[in-house]
Amino acid sequence: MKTASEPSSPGQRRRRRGSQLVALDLLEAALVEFAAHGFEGASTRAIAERAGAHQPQINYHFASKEQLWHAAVDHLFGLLAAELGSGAPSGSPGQDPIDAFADAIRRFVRFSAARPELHRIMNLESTADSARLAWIVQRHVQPRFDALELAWRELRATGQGADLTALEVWQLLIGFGALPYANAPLLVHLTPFDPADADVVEAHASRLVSLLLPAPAPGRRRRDRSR
Amino acid sequence: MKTASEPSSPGQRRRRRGSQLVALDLLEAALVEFAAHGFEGASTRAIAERAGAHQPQINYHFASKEQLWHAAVDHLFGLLAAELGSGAPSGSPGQDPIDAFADAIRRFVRFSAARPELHRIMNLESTADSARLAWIVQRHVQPRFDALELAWRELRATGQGADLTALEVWQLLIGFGALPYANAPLLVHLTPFDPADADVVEAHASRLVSLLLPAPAPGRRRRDRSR
DNA sequence: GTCTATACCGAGATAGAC
DNA sequence: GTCTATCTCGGTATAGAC
Repeated sequence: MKTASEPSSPGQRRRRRGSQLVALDLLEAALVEFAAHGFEGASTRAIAERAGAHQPQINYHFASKEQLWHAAVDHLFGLLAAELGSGAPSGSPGQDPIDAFADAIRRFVRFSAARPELHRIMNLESTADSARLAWIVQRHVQPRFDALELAWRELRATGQGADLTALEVWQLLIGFGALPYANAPLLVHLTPFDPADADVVEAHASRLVSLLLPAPAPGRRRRDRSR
Repeated sequence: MKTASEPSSPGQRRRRRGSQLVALDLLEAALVEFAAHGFEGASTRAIAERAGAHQPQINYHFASKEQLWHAAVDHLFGLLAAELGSGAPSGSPGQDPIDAFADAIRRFVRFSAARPELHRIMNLESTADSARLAWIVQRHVQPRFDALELAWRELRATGQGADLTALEVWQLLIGFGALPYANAPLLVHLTPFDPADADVVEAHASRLVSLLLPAPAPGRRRRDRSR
């Protein structure tokens, strides 16, 4: 029924490139599709087409859809680590701890805006327990949470930071700092919100900073951080 | 290959009941499955089995998977309206506006904990624009957002409430108040958090109230609300 | 490594006996 | 209204030429 005369097909926008480049294009395409439609909802055909490749190339470069998902998630958390560093929000030596924390918050918000796929995938996978959720928590989320808990405890020990538990800080970072970008298609319907506007993102990040690190009452501040 | 001797099957736990009851059971089952796996990821077979029905009954009681989804979402937002009222957070006559708002926040958090499906579905559908997203926004989300915006503006006009925009309040309600329950399977991995514990929910709701409605500085308060 | 063709399976929907 | 059987389609994965 399908004739060879149809010139559209995946091959349309395909081009030769190195094998590693194809794999990378597939990873990026997979992130977008998995983030938009979930693991089951995303089709390997759509991923391949978005990458300008053919569907069987997925099984060549990766063994299966499942392994493609693992590789894509590793890639994405690698980008986050490149932005934040792999551990706690520790700034350059000599930097005020509050400033370092505020910087980390801003970098996190910027990353969430630039790569909404991360929190989309996390939300998608967190709706039900599964082997994929257990994998992603153990491999990527738990270490980050532990680092945040440690950093927050140290910050609070100096008497600074809002009166919140580390879990609450985590929830604010994700829920207030990242969720708006994960759910950008909804917000665009609701408001004139433009998640691609850098000024909007910076203002939003500042709001989150002021929620988590309110300016201490004059006299209680340990060190001037606004100079 | 499949013999009639296998006694498992969907028919196993099935029981006779009124036609409307079957439809309701299908709705509730659909909510759980759609919330856990998304629209594409959920299968009508799994929904039917969870409801103790057979898969073709879905097409009998509802015309299609898509219409089942619409009916299930309508049902869910109906439960929310039953909890919150259909409009702005307006309390009983004579009640202090701040108290009414705080009550509404607490009811919203409780509902989100009891029915995490609502925000799971919203997160799932908000990852990409679609006809389903447009439908749910126009029909259910926009009216709620407008009501919140109005109520918040009125509250702020009295000089009360945190220095936040209505959009930021919305984001805190969803991101901080509701997301932890939508993502409960993740949090259970991360922490001893128990979303089914009523005390945990109440404490969490109080935290959100204090974020949005901080106790005014003595002297600025318009009316005593803690008596 | 890349392509076409296809095997195989599970999905939603339908037919028709009861 | 409910059930079994089945149609059709789209999904992942694989075979094998190039």
